[in-house]
Amino acid sequence: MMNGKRYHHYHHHVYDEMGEIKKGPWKAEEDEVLINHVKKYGPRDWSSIRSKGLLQRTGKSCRLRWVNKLRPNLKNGVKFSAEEERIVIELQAEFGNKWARIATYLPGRTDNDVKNFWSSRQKRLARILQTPTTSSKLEKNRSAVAVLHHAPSLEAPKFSSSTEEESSSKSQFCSSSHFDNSEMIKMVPLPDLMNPNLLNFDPNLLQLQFTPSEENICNESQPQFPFSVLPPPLQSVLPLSFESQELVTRLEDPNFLDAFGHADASELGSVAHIQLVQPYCGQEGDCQNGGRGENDNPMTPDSFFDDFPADMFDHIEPLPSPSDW
DNA sequence: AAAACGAGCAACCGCAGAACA
DNA sequence: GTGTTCTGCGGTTGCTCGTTT
Repeated sequence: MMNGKRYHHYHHHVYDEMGEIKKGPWKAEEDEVLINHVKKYGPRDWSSIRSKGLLQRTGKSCRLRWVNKLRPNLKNGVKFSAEEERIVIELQAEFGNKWARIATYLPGRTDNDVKNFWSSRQKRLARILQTPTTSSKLEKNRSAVAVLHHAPSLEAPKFSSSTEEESSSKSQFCSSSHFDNSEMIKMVPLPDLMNPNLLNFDPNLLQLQFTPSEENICNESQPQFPFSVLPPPLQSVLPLSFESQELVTRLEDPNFLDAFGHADASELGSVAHIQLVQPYCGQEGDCQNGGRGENDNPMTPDSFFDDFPADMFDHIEPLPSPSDW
């Protein structure tokens, strides 16, 4: 959709009140000057560009232009791949909004790219969850509903070191203590996502009780999620992506409902009694935030959306009718 | 056909910490 | 030790254009 030339004329060039500092979109000539400066002196001394009279741009502006658009090997105009998306989602969960840090894991991507990607994703997800049921676009999807496909191959990121990066996502899903077979789990009427109307299955299914089997517990090679939150028929027909699985994991978190504090209880359907499994407690003292360890993302409405999978509604196909189950 | 909406993106701003004088 | 400048980061703004109504 976007092509790199789209913004060349989108607002007038602006000067500050002294008439000296130029703002706004860059011209090719300015880029050229900037590139020449970097060739000579390297990517530094940005302020000297202006002091030498080469450009009427602040050092900040010059640096930003270089870092975000002129640096070699940037993936300008290239959409985030599924793998890149997965990495961002995983690292955001681990690091929080440390875009520059996250970008270091994504060759050719800048912190601005990551930030914009995340921002777009947030808006999309917020809309998905907050759109009233009468809204047209989502409603079409809801009535059509819904098999969530696997995202393309979601392997562990190829981090240069296999230290902290490896641990987090795995620990979110894989814990022998996460599912205690002795613990009976009741189905929870989950707002929106798990709304029976949304998934177009018999609401009674939501009231089924069952005990998760060992087969659903994570193995070492592939993160899985607690299928217990899905009605058994859906467990067999809904192969969720990594991200979707993560969401559903979150839906089990007792704090989850707090994130919907404004929601009318009546929206929760007829099953009033809610019994949720405990959040993951991987190691002692690590039960505060679902095993994420240290990060600056306590569970809040926002952080809930943070973890909503980008592809949740991207690949929707008609669900087989319940009689096909 | 036109208006409204939303996605995607570039570039700005303020702030904080590092480096320098 | 202090003040100033530079650099980098995260948040935000506002623009264009495609899509939907």
